[in-house]
Amino acid sequence: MGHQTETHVWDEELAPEPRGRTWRPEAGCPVEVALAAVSGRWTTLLLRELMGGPRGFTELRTLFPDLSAKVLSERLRTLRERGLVAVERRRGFPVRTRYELTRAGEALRVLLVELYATGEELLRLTTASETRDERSPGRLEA
Amino acid sequence: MGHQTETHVWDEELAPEPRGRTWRPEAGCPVEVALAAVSGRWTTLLLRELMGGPRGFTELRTLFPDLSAKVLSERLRTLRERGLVAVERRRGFPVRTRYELTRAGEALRVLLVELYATGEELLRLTTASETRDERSPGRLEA
DNA sequence: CGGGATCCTTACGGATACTG
DNA sequence: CAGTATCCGTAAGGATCCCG
Repeated sequence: MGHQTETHVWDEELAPEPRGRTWRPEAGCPVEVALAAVSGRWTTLLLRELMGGPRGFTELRTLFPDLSAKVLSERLRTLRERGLVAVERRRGFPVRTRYELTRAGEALRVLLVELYATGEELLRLTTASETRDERSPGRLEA
Repeated sequence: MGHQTETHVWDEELAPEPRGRTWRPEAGCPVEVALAAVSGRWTTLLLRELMGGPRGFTELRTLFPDLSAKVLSERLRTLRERGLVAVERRRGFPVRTRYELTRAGEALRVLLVELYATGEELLRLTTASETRDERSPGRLEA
C-alpha cells in the first residue's frame, strides 16, 4: 500500500513541510515540539512568571503556594533539559539560585499570547450562544 | 496575608485581565482553555485533518492506521463535548457519519499555525548551536 | 535555601474483542 | 460502517520526609 502522503492534498499553512506531514504523533513534528515545551501542569504559569525576569526557587514557591517543591523542581528540570531555562547558582550561604529563560524560552512568549487569545475566543464562542452546531450557513472555503 | 495579586506587576500582554492572573492552574484561564482544546495524543493531527473539511470515522481510521478505534472515538467525543467538532449521522445502511469542525473548532487554526512556527523556532534555537546558555550579553527588556 | 528520594493514586493511551 | 466494553501498563502529579 502506497502511503497516503503521495496523494493527500496538504494545507500549506498547517503543514508547509515534511516534518508537519505526519500520520502519527512524531517527536520531530514542530507542533509536537511546541506542545511539549508548554506541556505539564503549572508549566505555562511558570513560563509567564519567568517572562518577567529571573526568579529564585523559593521566590517561585512563594508565588505559587499550591505548587509543591517536588513538582516545581521537576518542572524546572524539564525546562532546563529542553533548553528553555538556564540556572545560575551563587555559592555561599545561604545558597542562591536564579532561574531565567534562555533565548529559546523567550521565544515562547508569542505562543503564550496566542494561547491566551485563542482561549478567550473559545470562551466567547462556546459560552455566549450555547446553540448546538455553531456552523453558519455558507462558509467552508474562505 | 494579602495575596500577591495586589502588588505583583503584570505583563499586559501575557495577562491582560483577571482570568489570566492566576496562581494556580484554573480551568477558566484562557491559556488552560486553549491548551485543553488541543491536548491529548493525536488531537492536533485530527484537527489538522478536519481543517480540510468533514471526514468520516473510517476515513480517519484509514488516514491514521496507528490510531485505534477506541482512542479515535474517545478523541472525537472529547472534541464534541468541547464544542469543537459536530457530528452528522446519515441513517440507512451502511451508516454514514461525518465529523466537521464547528466555528470554535475552526478558531483553532491560528493556534495550530502558531504552534508549528514556534516549534520550528525552537528546533532552530536548540539544535543549531548546542551551546549551553543561549543567552546573549545584554537584552532583557526590549 | 534548594532541592532529591520515596511512595502512592489517578489519568491516559493502547490492545483486544464484541455489537447495532 | 461506526462505534462501545474491558483490561492493562505506564507515566504524571501530589504528599511526605530527608539532606547538603
